[in-house]
Amino acid sequence: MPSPLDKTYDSSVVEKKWSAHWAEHQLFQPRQTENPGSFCIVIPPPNVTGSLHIGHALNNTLQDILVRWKRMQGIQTLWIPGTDHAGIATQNVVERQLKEEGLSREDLGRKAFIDRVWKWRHQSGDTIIGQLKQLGASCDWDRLRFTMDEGLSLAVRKVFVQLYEEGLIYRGERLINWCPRCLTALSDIEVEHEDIKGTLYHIRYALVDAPNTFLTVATTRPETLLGDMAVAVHPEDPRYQQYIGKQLKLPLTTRTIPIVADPILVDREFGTGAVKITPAHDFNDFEAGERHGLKPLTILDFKARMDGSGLRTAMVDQSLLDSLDLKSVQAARPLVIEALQEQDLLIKEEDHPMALGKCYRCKTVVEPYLSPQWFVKTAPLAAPAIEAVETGDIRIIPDGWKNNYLGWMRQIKDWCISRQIWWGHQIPAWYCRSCNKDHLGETETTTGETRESQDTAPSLMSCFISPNAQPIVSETDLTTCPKCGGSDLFQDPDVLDTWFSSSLWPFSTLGWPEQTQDFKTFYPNATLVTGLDILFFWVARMVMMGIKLTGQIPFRDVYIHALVRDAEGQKMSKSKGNVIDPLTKMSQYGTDALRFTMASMASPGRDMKLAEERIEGYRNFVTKIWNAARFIQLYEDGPKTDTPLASRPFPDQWIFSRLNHAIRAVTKALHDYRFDQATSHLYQFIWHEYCDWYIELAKPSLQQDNHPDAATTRQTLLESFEIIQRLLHPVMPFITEEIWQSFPHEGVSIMTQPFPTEREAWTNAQAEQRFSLLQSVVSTTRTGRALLNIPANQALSMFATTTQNDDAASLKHLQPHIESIMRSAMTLAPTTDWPSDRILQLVSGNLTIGIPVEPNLDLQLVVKKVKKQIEAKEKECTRLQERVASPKFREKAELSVIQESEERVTSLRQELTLLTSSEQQIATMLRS
RNA sequence: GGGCGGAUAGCUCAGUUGGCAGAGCACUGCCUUUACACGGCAGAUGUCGCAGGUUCGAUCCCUGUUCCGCCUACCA
Repeated sequence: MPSPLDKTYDSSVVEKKWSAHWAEHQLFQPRQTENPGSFCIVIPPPNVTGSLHIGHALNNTLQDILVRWKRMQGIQTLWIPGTDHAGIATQNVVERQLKEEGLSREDLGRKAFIDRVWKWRHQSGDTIIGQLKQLGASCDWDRLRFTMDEGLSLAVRKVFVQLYEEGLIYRGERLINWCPRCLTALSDIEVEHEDIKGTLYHIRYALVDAPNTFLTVATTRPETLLGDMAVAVHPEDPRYQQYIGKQLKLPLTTRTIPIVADPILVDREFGTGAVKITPAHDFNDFEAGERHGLKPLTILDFKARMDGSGLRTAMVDQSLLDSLDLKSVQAARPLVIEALQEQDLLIKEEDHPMALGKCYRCKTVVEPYLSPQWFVKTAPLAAPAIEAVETGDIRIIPDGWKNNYLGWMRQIKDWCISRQIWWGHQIPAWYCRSCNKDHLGETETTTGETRESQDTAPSLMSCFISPNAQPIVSETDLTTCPKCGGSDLFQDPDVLDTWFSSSLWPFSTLGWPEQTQDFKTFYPNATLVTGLDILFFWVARMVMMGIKLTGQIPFRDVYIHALVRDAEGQKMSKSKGNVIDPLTKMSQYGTDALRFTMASMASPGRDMKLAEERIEGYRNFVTKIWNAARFIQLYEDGPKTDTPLASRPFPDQWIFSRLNHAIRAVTKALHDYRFDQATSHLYQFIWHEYCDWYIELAKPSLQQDNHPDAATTRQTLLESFEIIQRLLHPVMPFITEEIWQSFPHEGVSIMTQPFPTEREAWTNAQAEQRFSLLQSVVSTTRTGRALLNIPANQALSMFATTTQNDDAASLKHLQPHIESIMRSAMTLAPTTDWPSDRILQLVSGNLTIGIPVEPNLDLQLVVKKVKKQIEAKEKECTRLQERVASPKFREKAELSVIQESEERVTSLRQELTLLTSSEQQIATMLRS
C-alpha cells in the first residue's frame, strides 16, 4: 500500500522491513522465465569463523548488483551462498580458545576436538551469513552450503578417488613447506615471502687430504651445515676444478663430505663460488642431492628445533651436540657461529638481503621439511586450464590479470594437498596393518586419538607411515582389507587442503556429482567475482578441477576486483587500527550508501583507498533521492494524463531524453563490469539533471494554480521517477524498494520488476539542444547576479539575445521556463535595443545577456573580473590563431579539426569584442 | 632477479581512436527561495612524476629515468 514518506530516511527501519519482505516472498529464489539461459554466481565462501570485513562488503556488493540486475532483466538467476571450513584458520581459532582453558587439542583427542570445532561452528558459524543478509545480498539462502556438509564431502571423496585412480593424486616423500607452529605441511602459495636483512657467512671447510687447504662456502644458514652432504662447485670454475671428487672435513663434526660439480646449483659469480648442499633443509639442495645421489640428513625436528638423533647421525661433536639439542634455529645459530669462530673457520660475515618464507595463517617462519605427503599432479590439469583462458572461453576481467594467471599456470608445480591438522576432509585412504607391517612407524597406534606427549609429534602420524606403505583409497569407509581380508585398518590421519574442497565449489554446490536439475540449469556459472588475492588459491584451481571433472569450464567470466585499503593506502588490519568496519558504516550511513561507495570505487585494476568521507558523500546522495521522492509525493495527488511524450512540454521531453541516455550508460557500464561508471552515471543523472534541473523546471506547473501543464508534469514526474528507482535498484536496493512501495505500484517488490530498457523514441535532440541553451542563459545570468551582488531572491529584469536564428526561436519558446527559474523578467531584443546605460553585458558563445546595474554598486570588482575573462579568452584566441595560421597544421590536420578551430577563433573573437565593449561600458559607468 | 600497475586540483580518483583537462570531497563568497543546509547558486585551484623522441599538435603514443604499490622467484 502506498504510504507517505517520513521526513527523514531511517535506513535501519527500512532495511529490516524490506529484508523481511523479500525473505517472506522468497524473491531470491530462481524463477523460470521465458528468457533463455541462466545467470548463476557462486559466492566466494567466506571463512565460517569470519565476520564481515570491508573486502567482503565490496565483493558481495558487486555480486549483488550483477545478480539483481540480471534478475530484473528477466533471466533465471541464482546466487548460491555458503561458507568455507577454512581448515588451518578455524583450527587455530579453536585451539586458541582451548589454550585459554589450559587445554590443547591433544588433550581432547581427535574426535572430541572435531566435535568441539563443530560445536563452535554451529554457535557462531553463521554470523557472517546474517551480515551478508544485512548487506542486502540476494542469495538464495535456502541453498546455503558449507564445504564440509554431507554432499560436498561426498564430492570431495569422489574426486579424490577418481584422481588417485587416474594417477593424478599420489603419495610421496618430498621436501615441503612446513609450518613449525601449525605443525602442518603447506602448499607453495601458502607461504608468504618477506624481505629481510640477512647475513652471509663465509665458512672454511678443510680438505681431508690437505688439512691446511680450505674451500670457503657462503651460507645464510650456518646452523644447517651440520646436515651438509656435499659442497658443490661449478665444473668449469678454474679455482676449484682440481678439487672435484675430493673429500672435505665437515666443520664441527667428524664427518667427511665430497666436493661435487653442479652447474645448475652453482653460480660462479655469487659468494665464493662454492655452495654447501643440505638436501634435507633446502629445496635447491634437495634437488641437487638427487642429482648426486646424496641422502638427505634431517637435523631439524617438526618444531624446527635441532634434533638430537639427527645430530648424532650427522656425527656432530658431542659437546656441541649437547648444547644444541632441542634448541630453536634462532638459538642454535649463535652457538654454531661461536663454535666456528673458536676453530677459526668463520672468515667473514656480510649483510645480505634475502626473502624469508612465512606461514600465511600464523606468520611463523616456515621450514623446508622432508616428509611423506599427498600431491596433485598439476601439469595435466593445467594444460586445458591454460587453453580455456587463451582461447577466451574464460574471460578474465580486467584483461591485465590474464598474463598473471597464465604465467603462474604455465610453471605450476605439484600441489601438496595433505595437511597434518584435524579439521577438514580426512583423506579417504586406509592402511592395512598386516599388509604394511614394515612400513608403519612403531610409536603410532591405530586411531590417532591416543593421548600423547607434546614432543612425540602426535599429529604427525602420517610421517610414521612410510612412503612405501600401500594406501587403499576408497569412497566409502573401509573396515576390511581387500587384499588380505584383515580388519586391522586405519585411515590416513591427514586432512585435505581447504582449497581442495573450494576448487569444486562451482559445481559441488549445485549437487554434483549427481546430475541435478540445478547442475543442468546453472552450470557453467556465469561470472565469478573475486579478489586478486585468491586468483591462484582458488580461481586457478577451480578452472583445473572444473574442466577435469565436469568436462566444462566452471564459469565464463572472472571479474577480479581490487583490494580495499585505508585512506593512506595501507592494508587494513586490526593491529594497525585502521580497519573500517562495514557493519558500523552501514548503521551509521545506511547500507545503500555503503554499497554505492563500494561500487563507485571499483575501478578496474587498482587498489582502492577508502576514505570515510566518500561514504558520507553518498549518504547525502541517498538523502537527496529521499527528498526528491518526498517532493514528488507532495504533488502526486491530482489529475494526470497519458498524453504521448511527443505532445508533452519541453522539460518532460528533455528529461526522458536524458533518462534514456542514463539507462543506456548504466546498462553498458554494468555489462562491462564498470561499476564505477555505472554509479557515476546514476549520481550525475539523478542529482545534477533530474533534481537540479527537471524538478526545478517542473515546479511552476505544479505550484501555480490551474497551470495547463500540471497534469502532464505530474504524469512525467511519476513515470520517470519510477523508472529511476528501477535503474538504481541493483545498487541501492533498500531505498528504492521503500520509495517504490510508497508510490502507486503493481507487484510485490521492485526487485522483480523489469530493469529499464532503452527507448530510442525518448531520445530528443531538439529538446537537449534547447536545454543547453536554457542552461547557458540561466548560468550566465546567475554569474551576472553573483558578479553584481544581486541576491537570488531579488527579482530581475534582464535582457537576452543570440546571433543564431535557431536559438532565437528556442529562446522565445523557453522564455517562460527561464523566467520562472530565474525569478526574473526576460526581454528578448537585440543589444542595439537595450537601454544604453548601466547594463552589464555577459557573453557565452552566441548568447548575450544583459543585466541592469544598481546605481550604487561598486564596479571595481566587476571590472577586475571582466578583465580577467578577457585575458583568458585572448590567450586562448592567440594560441588558436597561431595554430590555424600554421601552414603545416593546415596541410596535415584533419579537416574537421581545422574547421572546428577556425569556428572557435571566430566565436572567441566575437566574445572578445562583446567583452571589451562591456568593459568600456563599465568604465563609462565608473566615470559617470 | 623477473613481471604488472600507479604517479592528473589540497585529498580520493575519472579521462583522452593524440586537437578547449574533469568529478566527488575539502576550500571561498552569497542564499534559510514551501523536497532537501546531509541543501542551492556562483567561484578559486593544475609545468597531467621527470628527461628525451615521434607528430602540424602529446596529459594521452615510443624510449629512458625516479619514486610508490603489488605479484612472482631456489642465486647459496
